[in-house]
Amino acid sequence: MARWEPGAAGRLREAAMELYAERGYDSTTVADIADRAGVTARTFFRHFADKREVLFAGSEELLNHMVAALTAAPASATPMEAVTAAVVSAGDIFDASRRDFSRRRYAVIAATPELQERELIKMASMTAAFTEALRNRGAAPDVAALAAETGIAVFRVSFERWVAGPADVPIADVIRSTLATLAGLTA
Amino acid sequence: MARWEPGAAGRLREAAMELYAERGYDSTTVADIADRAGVTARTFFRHFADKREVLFAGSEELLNHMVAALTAAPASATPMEAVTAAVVSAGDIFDASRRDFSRRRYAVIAATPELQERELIKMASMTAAFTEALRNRGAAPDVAALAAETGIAVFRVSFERWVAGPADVPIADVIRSTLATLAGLTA
DNA sequence: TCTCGTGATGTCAGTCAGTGACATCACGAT
DNA sequence: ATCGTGATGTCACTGACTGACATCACGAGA
Repeated sequence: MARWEPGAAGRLREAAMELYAERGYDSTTVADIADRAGVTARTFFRHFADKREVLFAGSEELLNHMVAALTAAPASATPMEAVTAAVVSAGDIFDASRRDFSRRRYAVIAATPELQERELIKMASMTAAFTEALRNRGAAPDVAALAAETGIAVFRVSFERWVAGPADVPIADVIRSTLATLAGLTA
Repeated sequence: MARWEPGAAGRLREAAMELYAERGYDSTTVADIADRAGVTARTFFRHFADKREVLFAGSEELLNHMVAALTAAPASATPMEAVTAAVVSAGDIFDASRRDFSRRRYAVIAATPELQERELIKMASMTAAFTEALRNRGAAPDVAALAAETGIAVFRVSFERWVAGPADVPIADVIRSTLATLAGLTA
């Protein structure tokens, strides 16, 4: 028998989501989360930098995936087309099976200013990554920044619509719809 | 003789700025700040919600001022014109005499992720306030959100240019220049 | 099979942010 | 002269987070 069960990080993520949803972020201690996951609080901090980060562990994977899609766009694509490809590729990660988890996670964040702060800085780092990737493709600095900013805004709005809307609509469709609305606004 | 000198909040703000700049945010304790201001740590938390908020005490004043300018714009002004008036009015607050303080404050925030998070949520609340004010003027919801987002983006970029640029340029001029650049981009 | 290094964890002591309850005291009003 | 009030101090406490060190299952190699 193993001294400790494998997958501590995953269990901690699950436990944190459950407890944050059950009693709220403020009323949950790291010790509570660690107990439910069957480890000590010290182990929690070996896997996650702080009490907020446990809800954002997947964000780097999302960022890498989207930046890869942006980089993989054909050289002939305009900055906004490349950004569109990147944002639409989020659908590879946020598929139907993850929608319920995303809903619960979104509700917890929406209820907690501290978590909103962390969410905002993650979005900002995505914007920065998009900007850099676009500049590496040869886009003008100002254009790159503006396209990146717009792309992340579209992602954010689309994500909110996706978790609030019907269950059978893929997020990629929502994103394309949001982009169409944007095009109408600026026309 | 008074038991305590007046202006504790102001002294705490000053002390915090100095210490954050001298040794960095992480290496400064609330007790350090309170000591330099001649009060106890408990008093610090009576004036500011947490260790970050002491650097953002003026942000509500700025928000109120800009929203007032937005609301005061003539009814005939388009959403983007109203937002422009709001953002330009920031020049009433960030005049030449405050530029040096703004520079130091900006440098501290740029060096501290925790403070960047707080900055981002302040910007988000400004965006929300702009959006609401525009909708109250009768703007379509989507248009209001987009104009607000754009206005705050312009403010952010302009503020960075202002603190990095020559000392004798009013921020209102920088803002107008940024808006002109934006108009060129979308043309 | 024995030994040994390694990685993930536990244990413990400590610092510091933040809060609640209660005491203090200068000052202005009555 | 007294009293209420507001800003502060004091104290005890919870909880986030860290550093140092101990433990122990497991796999590689002798």
